[in-house]
Amino acid sequence: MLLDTETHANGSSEESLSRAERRDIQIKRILEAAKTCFVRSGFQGASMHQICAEVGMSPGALYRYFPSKEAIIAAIAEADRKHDAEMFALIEQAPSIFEGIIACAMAHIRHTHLDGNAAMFTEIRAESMRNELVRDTCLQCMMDVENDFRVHLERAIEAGEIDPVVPLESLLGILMSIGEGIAINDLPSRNITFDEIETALRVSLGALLRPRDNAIATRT
Amino acid sequence: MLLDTETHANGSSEESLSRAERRDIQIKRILEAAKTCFVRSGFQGASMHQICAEVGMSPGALYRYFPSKEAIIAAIAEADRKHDAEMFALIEQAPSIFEGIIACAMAHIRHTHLDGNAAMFTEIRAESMRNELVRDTCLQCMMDVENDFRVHLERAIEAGEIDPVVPLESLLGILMSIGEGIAINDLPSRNITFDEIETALRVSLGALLRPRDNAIATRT
DNA sequence: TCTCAAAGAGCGAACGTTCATTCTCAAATT
DNA sequence: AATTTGAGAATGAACGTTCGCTCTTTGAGA
Repeated sequence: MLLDTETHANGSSEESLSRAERRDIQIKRILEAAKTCFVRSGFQGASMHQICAEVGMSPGALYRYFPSKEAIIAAIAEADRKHDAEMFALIEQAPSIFEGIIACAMAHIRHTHLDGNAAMFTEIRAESMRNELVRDTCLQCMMDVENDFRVHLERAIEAGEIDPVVPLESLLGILMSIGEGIAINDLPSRNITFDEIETALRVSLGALLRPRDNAIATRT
Repeated sequence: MLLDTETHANGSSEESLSRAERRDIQIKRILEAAKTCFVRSGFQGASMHQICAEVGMSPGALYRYFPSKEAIIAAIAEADRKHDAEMFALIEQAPSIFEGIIACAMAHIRHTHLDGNAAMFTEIRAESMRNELVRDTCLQCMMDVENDFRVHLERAIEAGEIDPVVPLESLLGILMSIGEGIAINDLPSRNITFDEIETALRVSLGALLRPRDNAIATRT
């Protein structure tokens, strides 16, 4: 019986992958391992050797996939912020702008609560204060999200659906800040329930936005 | 003409300082220079040689004042958090708990807006996720502040001065998070005025706390 | 008031280590 | 045969820290 070269074999778990597919898998493995290391030691604190050890790969091999440590950092920062941006697209599907904002905020908070996401998030923010590449990535994503929000908020204001207590631009900044503050502090890890957070958000954002029909609180 | 040894001379600008005083001055200079470097490059990114260059001091000299780089980081983190804690003592002097909280939050936001304070703050937070010394310092200060707040809030709740929509512990976490979120995002640098921020805070925290007499907004 | 040993402050070269990255070469895949 | 993938030793730079040294300040005894 001749063993097929895996190119056109089948049945087993990891065969018949094209070069490009194998490459993608390796890249994903590297990014995942790097994230683990970065959460543990920070961008500057984690060494390439540690990342190599975590992937189970030699430096020579790793450098075939990423040209530098900074490239890995940039890739991670970009992936993380892209994920955030996609999450904020939730606002599209909501029945009202108020519900949309609450949904976005809660999704963000739930996601940041997972794994080392709060630490990674904090690290990215800190790095963005000095690393130009990371800063640009963050700024770009933030702008995308804010632009999205701006359009929706503007439309809702004109339609009389909400009547915010501060001008649009200030409102944008404040909404983002509140969401981010609760997210990075990872309140659920301090035994504050998602329900309580949602209640607080509904009440405070409700007061800020003043939606027409006052269906704000889920409970008193 | 004999030049006086500065010990008992006078008239010039920097004379007749005791050893201890000179030492304190040098320590302050080092901390200041280190802060500049840390804001520029992060805790891990800034090297001792860079700090030496910034102070205008050799490594040998610098190590007479601090036994290690981590000791400098710890000193900076502690000073920063202590300053925050002192600021939060503003709550004592306010006419009501609501006004006290608003005053604390605004003071915090104003302070974070100065110099590189937002960057430093972010860096300290990131470092506290992995450096035990920094974590303990942060936790200790946060606990001090929260304990202070807890006492006041509890008293105000029992007196019927406020009627928060969420339980005390959750309220504490949420208030802190909102303040911190606005602070580290440094909204004033994005042309959002202090007045607008204060209005937003009054409205949203007002809705959260529900103070008895509804004198919340400074303006509509 | 003067002298002098002790202590403190500062310098800058040098230490051993670790870093990100590169090089050379072998194995595997096409 | 040609190309891709991988290993792992090697590279030079940079790191935090220490060392041996000089110069200055200090304070007690003469």
